[in-house]
Amino acid sequence: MTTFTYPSEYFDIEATLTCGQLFRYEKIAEKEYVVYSMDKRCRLREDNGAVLLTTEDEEYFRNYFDLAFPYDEIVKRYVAFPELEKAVKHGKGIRILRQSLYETVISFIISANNNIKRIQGIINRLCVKYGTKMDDYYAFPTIKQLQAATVEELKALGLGYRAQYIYETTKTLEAALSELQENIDEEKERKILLSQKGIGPKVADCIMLFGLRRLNAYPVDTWIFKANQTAELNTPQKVREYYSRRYGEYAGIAQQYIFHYARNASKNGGEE
DNA sequence: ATCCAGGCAGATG
DNA sequence: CATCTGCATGGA
Repeated sequence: MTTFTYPSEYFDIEATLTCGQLFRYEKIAEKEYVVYSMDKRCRLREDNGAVLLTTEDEEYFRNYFDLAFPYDEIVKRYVAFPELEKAVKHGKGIRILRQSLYETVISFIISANNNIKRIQGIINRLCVKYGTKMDDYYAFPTIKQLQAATVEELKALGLGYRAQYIYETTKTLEAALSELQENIDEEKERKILLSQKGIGPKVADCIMLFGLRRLNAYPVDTWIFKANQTAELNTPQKVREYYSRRYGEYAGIAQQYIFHYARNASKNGGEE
């Protein structure tokens, strides 16, 4: 077990964990969280301008939290957009994580037409029922473990009509994942993802952004659509097209600022 | 009670 | 190509 630190100016634990890119974390105290990824975990605590990370796999979580990525430059870039200024200042400590592709695929199939609280509950129950028991927590189920699940069992965990999607996709996903590991372009990536049951345009964008490190992807869910919608941009697809071009190479990070701000602002009724 | 949540599949213009 | 409908579940 090792502990290492990182400055908190561009690493806001709470914003990073609660902005909907991952679903396996828990708050254990003020400014203190535990994050789970595949079969690993990491404890995070913010104290006096620094984030303290404690884990048995430092290398994994340095990569996972992408600690070498220059978020100061990203913030500088996007705070210059007038419509983004408030959202960026509010969420400038958000980082986009380098998550497991497989876990991201399963998680975001479950995310469809669902809310974050319930997604977390479902994924936790999946881990407990199918995942390997570690010391005092459960790993995310491997694809083999998940392939053993029946549709009825999955429904019993609250997956609803997504049970069938998970059931079918676990059967086809290994081949798709190995294709995705190859060096292919975005269009092909997207096409492979869309061929999996339960993955449509929005979920594909999330998987590309969070699981495949396509930082230009701009997922449009109901929150983003409400935030970006205008008389001309009156469909999710038009919003996606317009803003992924407007925000460019790191549009997905801008998207996270907007998403987090929209959700947070509606919770607290406006400021900060 | 109706609406909504990080939408998708399938059917129909 | 675009648009429409039905859909599991639980909290507000």
